[in-house]
Amino acid sequence: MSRWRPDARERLERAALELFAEQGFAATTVPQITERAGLTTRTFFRHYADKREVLFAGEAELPAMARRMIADAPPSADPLTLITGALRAVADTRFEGRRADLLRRREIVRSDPGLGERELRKRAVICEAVTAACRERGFPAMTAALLAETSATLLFVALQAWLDQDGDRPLHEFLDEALTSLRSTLSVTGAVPH
Amino acid sequence: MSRWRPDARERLERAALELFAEQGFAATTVPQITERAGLTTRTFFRHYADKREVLFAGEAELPAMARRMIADAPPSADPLTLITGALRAVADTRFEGRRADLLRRREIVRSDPGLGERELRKRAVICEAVTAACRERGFPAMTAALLAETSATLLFVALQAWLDQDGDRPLHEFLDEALTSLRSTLSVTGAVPH
DNA sequence: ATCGTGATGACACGGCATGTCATCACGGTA
DNA sequence: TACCGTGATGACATGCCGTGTCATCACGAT
Repeated sequence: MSRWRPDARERLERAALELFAEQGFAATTVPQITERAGLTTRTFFRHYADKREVLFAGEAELPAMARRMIADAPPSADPLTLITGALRAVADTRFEGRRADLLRRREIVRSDPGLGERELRKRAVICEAVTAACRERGFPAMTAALLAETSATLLFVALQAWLDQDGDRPLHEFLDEALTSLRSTLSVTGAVPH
Repeated sequence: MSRWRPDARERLERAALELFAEQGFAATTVPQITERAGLTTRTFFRHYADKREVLFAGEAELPAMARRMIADAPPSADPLTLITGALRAVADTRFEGRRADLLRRREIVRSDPGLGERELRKRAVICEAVTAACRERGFPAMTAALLAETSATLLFVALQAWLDQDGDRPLHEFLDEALTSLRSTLSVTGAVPH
């Protein structure tokens, strides 16, 4: 029998999510979490930089994943096909089929401003990775930044509509709809300034 | 002579900005700020919800301003002219001529992750206001959201380039450049999925 | 059997943020 | 002049947040 049960991190995460569900994120304190997990407060902060990070575990891999996805695309791909392909892949592999979980998570994140800010940083970090990857493909700096930010916008807007829907349409349909809408909005002729 | 000098809020802000510049945001404590301002710690938190808010004073008016700008546009304006006009107005009235100040502020915000997150929330709050205003103009929900997010993207990307430039080109030139770049990127024909 | 490594406990500490009540200036009113 | 309501501030207490530091113990390698 070992001095410590070997799953400290898992116990902390489980205890934290239980308490967040029972009494809300803000009302939950780290001492409460560690008491339920059978650990000390100090140990919590060895595994998570702060209370919010429990809900963002495993996020660190996302920038690298985004980079790889951009870098591995065929060299002939123009910017537009690049982002449509990447967004489609992300939608199918990371979101489709998890709607119920994502709805629950969105509810918790919305309940606390601090969590909302953390979620925004996640988006910003991924955007920076995509921007860097696009520049490595040879895109001009501004094009790369616009491409990354616009991809995030399309995914974000489509995701909200997908979560809010009554029916059961797949996420990629909302993505196509968003892209079509944005393209037509920006394609109005004769409206260029000057 | 009154018991309290009447400019508590201004003294707090001045003391805070001085200390942030002298020793950095993270290294500055609220007690230090209030001591320099000649007030108590408790009084600081009566004026600012937390230490970061000193750098975001006056932000509360931005959503209403954005709403007004959208609502006051001529009813005939299509989405594209709407955002180009609004962005041009924002660029000229709130940014042009303040490049040095904005560079200093960006430096402070970049020095601390917490400040970066707060800045992202500012952008999100304005986006929500613009989305709501666009919906009140009768735009479909998804179009409104895309329009707001894309406007923020254009302004954000142009702003960074404007701040980073060596020369002295006006911000609206970077805005035009960003819009042109985005439109051409999204206008590639034959790249529509399916 | 010994030692290094790594995770955890235990303790201390300062800053953060809030609740509560007393205090004082100011303006209005009689 | 006297009184009173209002609002800002001071003073005090409290609990959580997050980090530094050192001791302790299990485990694996040698």
